Amino acid sequence: MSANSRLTIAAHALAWIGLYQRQGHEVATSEQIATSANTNPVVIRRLLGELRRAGLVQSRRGVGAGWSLARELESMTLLDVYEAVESGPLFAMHRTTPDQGCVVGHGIQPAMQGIYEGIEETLRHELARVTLENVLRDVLAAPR
Amino acid sequence: MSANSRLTIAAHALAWIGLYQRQGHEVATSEQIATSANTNPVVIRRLLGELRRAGLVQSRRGVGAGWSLARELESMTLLDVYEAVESGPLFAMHRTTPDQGCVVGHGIQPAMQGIYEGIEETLRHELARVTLENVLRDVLAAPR
DNA sequence: CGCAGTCGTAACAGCAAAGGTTGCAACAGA
DNA sequence: TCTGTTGCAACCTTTGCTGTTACGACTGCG
Repeated sequence: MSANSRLTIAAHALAWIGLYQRQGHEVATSEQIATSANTNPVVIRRLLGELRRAGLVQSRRGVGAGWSLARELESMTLLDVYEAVESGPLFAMHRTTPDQGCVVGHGIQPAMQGIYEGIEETLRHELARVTLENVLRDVLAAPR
Repeated sequence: MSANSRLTIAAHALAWIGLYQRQGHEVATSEQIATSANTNPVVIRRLLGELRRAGLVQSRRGVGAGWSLARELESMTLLDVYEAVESGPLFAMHRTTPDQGCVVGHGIQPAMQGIYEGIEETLRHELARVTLENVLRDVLAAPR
């Protein structure tokens, strides 16, 4: 499906900021998060920018700048993160319009549309069941 | 997410073959299906080849060649089709290993792995609820 | 006021996957 | 033998993700 890692990295960043704040720090830098996720700070800033637009994090500029949570981890779900960083449907329709003169070509898109909507609704429901607090707890529960 | 249309096109092809056979024809050609789906016959042959490997369709070669269903549409689900034409997980992990010296970097992958597995199981369950017979019925039910 | 550290963002390259296209060998029925 | 179709390789284009560099904007501090 050519899956991407945006949801994973975003969850990683949020868990990292949340834990860091619980350790008494005010803000986390994209540099620190990028080191933990083993990627480039710009990648982190881009993703966190999308999370900020969704109201999940805040950023400060200038010296001592960085990122902080805009809400508690308990109140954020993977659905919030998913909707912030992923766009578009899970399954795509035909790239070109099917033959409308054919019974199947005519009816296939509404049929699949209805089916896909139900499936995506279920997916959203599942994502909404997991909070970032759950994620952080699972992270800390990993055997070392 | 950069969704693709493979599941849609595969369902289209199966519905087309199923309907065509009910109209009394033995086999359908990739040319006919491609016309209905408004794409290239090779694209259809590639997809149907994967469905054949999964035991959903058969092909005949030579003159009068073409494709036919290997089972009834009632016995095929979207999960069968999905597993035949899609590979890999819905959500990807980090492209590079996160910093194992960091608590979050160390625990994030097992944590997300567990969460993603549950979600994908739910997705498979949803896909398994829809048969290709359901799809064809929905297709034929579309207002013209 | 200027310095320093960090964000914000544009620009570009590399890579992978999907989809489209062409070409041709293999096959099998007439 | 001829013909229509599959099987499949090869190649191209497009798209999206990821990584990287570069640099302006911002702001606390000395």
